[in-house]
Amino acid sequence: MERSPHILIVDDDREIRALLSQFLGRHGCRVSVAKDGPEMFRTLEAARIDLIVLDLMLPGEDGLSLCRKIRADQRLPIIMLTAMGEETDRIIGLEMGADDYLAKPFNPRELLARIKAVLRRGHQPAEAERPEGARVLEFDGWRLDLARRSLHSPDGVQVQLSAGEYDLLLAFAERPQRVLTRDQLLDLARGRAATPFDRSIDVQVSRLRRKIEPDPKEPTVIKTVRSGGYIFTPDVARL
Amino acid sequence: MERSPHILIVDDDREIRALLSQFLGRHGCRVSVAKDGPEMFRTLEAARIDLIVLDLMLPGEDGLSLCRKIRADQRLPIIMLTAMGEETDRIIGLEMGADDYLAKPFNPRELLARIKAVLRRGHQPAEAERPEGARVLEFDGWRLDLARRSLHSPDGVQVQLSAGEYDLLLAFAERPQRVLTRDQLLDLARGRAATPFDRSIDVQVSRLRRKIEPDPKEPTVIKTVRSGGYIFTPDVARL
DNA sequence: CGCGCCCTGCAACAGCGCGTTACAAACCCC
DNA sequence: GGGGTTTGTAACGCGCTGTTGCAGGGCGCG
Repeated sequence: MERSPHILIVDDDREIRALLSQFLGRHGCRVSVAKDGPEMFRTLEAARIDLIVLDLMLPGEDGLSLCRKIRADQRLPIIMLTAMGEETDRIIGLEMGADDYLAKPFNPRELLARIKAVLRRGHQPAEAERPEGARVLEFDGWRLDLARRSLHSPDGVQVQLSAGEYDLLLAFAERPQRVLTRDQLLDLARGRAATPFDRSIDVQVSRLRRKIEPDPKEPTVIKTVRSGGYIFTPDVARL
Repeated sequence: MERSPHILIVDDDREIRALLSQFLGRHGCRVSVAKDGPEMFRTLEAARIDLIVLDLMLPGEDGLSLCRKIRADQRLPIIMLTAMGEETDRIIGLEMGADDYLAKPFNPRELLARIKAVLRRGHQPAEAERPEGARVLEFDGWRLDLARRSLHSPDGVQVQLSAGEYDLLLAFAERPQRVLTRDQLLDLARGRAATPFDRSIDVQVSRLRRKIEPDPKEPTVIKTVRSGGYIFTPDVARL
């Protein structure tokens, strides 16, 4: 890690802010602090933050809500601070999209360790930031143009895809040869969780097959894995 | 059918093994235990483990070393248990490639929470993982294509396998010339434990034989081992 | 060698996961 | 706000899969 990481501490307790700021500063981090959501967003605007340490309990909007808001428009590592208690695991198990969490009271050294671990784990290039990743994905002669969100068949004609079909196909093509559950697909392509008897992915897969399978009755590109999900079988070249 | 995660606990303290095994079992996990490295590797061979909880301090080879060995040939989520101490962060900061760690003593609920979090995070194919690993298994002229989940007979025609038949055949082909119990097969192919009078493997073997045995009346590929299980006899080449 | 127990193979059946279609709700672009 | 398009939901039918029961056969034991 050459450039020293810039950490943003979000906590309403002035003492904690001071303590962590000092401790992390002494260990090679640049540190900013914020006492609530608005202040946090102002800092995010102004600085290039590498990681946020976010308290769960905050005046006004709570940490969980802020966490989702941040994630909505950028992929930024977040470590949550939670009050120790019975609900800890429930919170985690639920949905907080944080990269890690830590129960108070904690040892600052442990926080530092987790910060390093999360940073080392590294930004999985999350969609938006991929200035020169693949612009086109090719499979079985098909070409999926990420810039234009368009699809061309092996013989060169453009196939019209709806927004949802494109998103779903992209989710598949970026993860070829892996079984993807309906939950994962729903998350990847729609950004939402499943409702109790959610069949929307099934239907959307069916519609997509109609457009890209040689024989939709006998799918070879997107195969069904019973009680598992679906798998995108072709090799994908990133151009 | 929701596939329940299979957790392997590696710790030399019998009491911890018992405690965790019981606790995780009560919370919807299937659990295996091992007291040291050799035992761990034996279990990894025999079962389809989803996540390892690995103690740092072990007799013989220590956890860190084991962790690296595991990572050398497969991507498998690992949570390390460390003795609380000043070195915690140093260890983390250093190189242990674990997905998470937990300092002893800890609350089992927290371990469960972290297990769920790591599993949910899902094997994000950690960069280096993809290229390796066999793409095709060949035996007796048959070809099992792992990417496409398809099977081709010696004369080249594709044989339709149901999802369950494929999973079962894969479990066999990855462990040729070893007697596999019904319990093991159920774990490997279905990710579940046996019910009291479970005969589903027998039936599925029968269905599979119908498709791949030259003479299903006289099986040569998948042989029955009376009161033992089944054994997959051909040599398997990994291409 | 014959009897009986237990293990296994397999047909028949039932439950349910999934593909598909039809339709309604939501969205979108003037 | 209205037409067309897209997306989610409900419903139906098919085929996969676990269960059950029975028949056949191995193996121990007398």
